[in-house]
Amino acid sequence: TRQSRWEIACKLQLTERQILHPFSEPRQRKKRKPYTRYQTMVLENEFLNNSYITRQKRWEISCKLHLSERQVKVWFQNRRMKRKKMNDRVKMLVKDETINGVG
Amino acid sequence: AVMILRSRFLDARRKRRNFSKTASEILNEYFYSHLSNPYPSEEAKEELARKCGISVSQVSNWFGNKRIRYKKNIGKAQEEANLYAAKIAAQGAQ
DNA sequence: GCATGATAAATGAC
DNA sequence: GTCATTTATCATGC
Repeated sequence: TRQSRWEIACKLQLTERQILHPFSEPRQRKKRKPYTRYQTMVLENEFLNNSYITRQKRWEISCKLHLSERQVKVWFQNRRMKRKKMNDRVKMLVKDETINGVG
Repeated sequence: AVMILRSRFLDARRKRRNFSKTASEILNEYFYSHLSNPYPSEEAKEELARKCGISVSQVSNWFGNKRIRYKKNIGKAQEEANLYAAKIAAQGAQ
């Protein structure tokens, strides 16, 4: 359905949500809002303890940071993906250094 | 603190370089010749990455940026679209 | 001064 | 849950 969404969005100049939910209210996708340094710091700290947050911790942090539980859940999902990318990047660096003989 | 420094070190935004002219040509040719479905498969991404001398994730970044910025101003991109359409047609005629 | 590539929130497919 | 995206934002090139 991604291809059809691309074609329709281009031709009719619609948003993604308008295509997926044509009869719902025109409430748009939540605008991306960067988190504060404090929010990020607390989240990163908890990620060091456990990359998979528990429901109890999720509730505590969401209250503490004035974020929804869904936002906290998604943050951890995105953070795990980021960790994976960073690890892949390090692996590639090591590989190149081995091949090129850095030392 | 260590994590912050490490993430800064790995933040590629701080060492961003524009792609080569030929790489941009290759990516744009693919984009405008697949305008009805500009979502390259994983295999296509790997081939594009090889041709352009960049990583697969960089190809993904390029297409993500290209799609949103094309959609945002189709009129402005029309010139570029015509340019590459002619180029692709010339290749097909050979 | 914007164009461009990479990253950070947020969504949807599976 | 993962993961490819969309979108706004960031940082840089020129």
